[in-house]
Amino acid sequence: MSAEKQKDLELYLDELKTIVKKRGLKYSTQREQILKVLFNAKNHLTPEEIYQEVKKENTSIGLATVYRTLSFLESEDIVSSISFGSEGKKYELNRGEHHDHMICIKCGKIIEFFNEELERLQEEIAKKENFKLITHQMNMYGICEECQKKDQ
Amino acid sequence: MSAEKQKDLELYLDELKTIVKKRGLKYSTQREQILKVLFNAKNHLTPEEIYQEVKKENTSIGLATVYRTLSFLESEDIVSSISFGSEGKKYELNRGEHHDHMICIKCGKIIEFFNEELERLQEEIAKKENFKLITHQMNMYGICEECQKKDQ
DNA sequence: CTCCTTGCAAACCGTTTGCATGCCC
DNA sequence: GGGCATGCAAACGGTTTGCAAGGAG
Repeated sequence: MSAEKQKDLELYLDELKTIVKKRGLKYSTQREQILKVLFNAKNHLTPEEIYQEVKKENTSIGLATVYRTLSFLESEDIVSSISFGSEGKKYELNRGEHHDHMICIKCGKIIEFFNEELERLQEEIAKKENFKLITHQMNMYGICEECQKKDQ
Repeated sequence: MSAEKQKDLELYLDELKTIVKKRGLKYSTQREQILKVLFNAKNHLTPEEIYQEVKKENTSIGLATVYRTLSFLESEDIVSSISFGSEGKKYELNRGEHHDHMICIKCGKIIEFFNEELERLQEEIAKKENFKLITHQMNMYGICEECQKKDQ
């Protein structure tokens, strides 16, 4: 792990410590481990996947703890979730800028993207309806480049 | 019910008959009743709500039938579903143009909107990633005009 | 020492499935 | 009459909850 990445992780852990203290709650190994897993994740993870990952170094963790921690982290805006139809939710660590997702319906791959104009357009649409926009979720479903090639 | 509305419903029922025939399936009272409920709905309905509604004139319908019918109608592109976080899915009849949704997190109201530029922008974003766009779902969460007034 | 957090198991809830029966064509 | 559709109940999968035990402050 690079020194740079290490430092980022520290920042997240510090943020967690601060928030936990501010809320009069406690800093636990489990919360730290779950946050670490999310930090190291290359893609979006389901609660079950996070559970399995944490289990590698803490065999006694319970699935319920993962769910409880994810709800907490999401309410504190440390992580975000995207939900796919009935296939449940996936979580990711909030790193800076908001972004949206393209989801490949063949292989399940998730491509993240950020588009300035899209953000602006939403504000504009909301304003038209006097709707106070808080957050949004834009999911584009289709077939990714690789899967298109495979099909041919 | 106005004559005009009546005529529209007939068109939907005819469409259902045609599709059902084309697939070698059967036209049943239940399918017709579920489609009618969706046609008459003022807002998006959950499977449970549809079930309760149909039950008013057909007490023996089963929830499973509603689910099976909704899957079928959705696969045939007669209805669409939107999914909200963990709160499940809601269904609506496809009437012409595609549209997106603003969802009030206070009262649950759903405001539909269609924005030409948004559609175009998506195509553009997908093209950049060589992603073959099939469908999308854009949900904007916030507070509707009425709920904003209430809060003051 | 206190209260929050945890692990476990049971409960929950929306959705799906197997099966015998019913109904459309 | 044959095969799809239905109703019912059971199964399912993800998520939540009650509770007693454990751990942080």
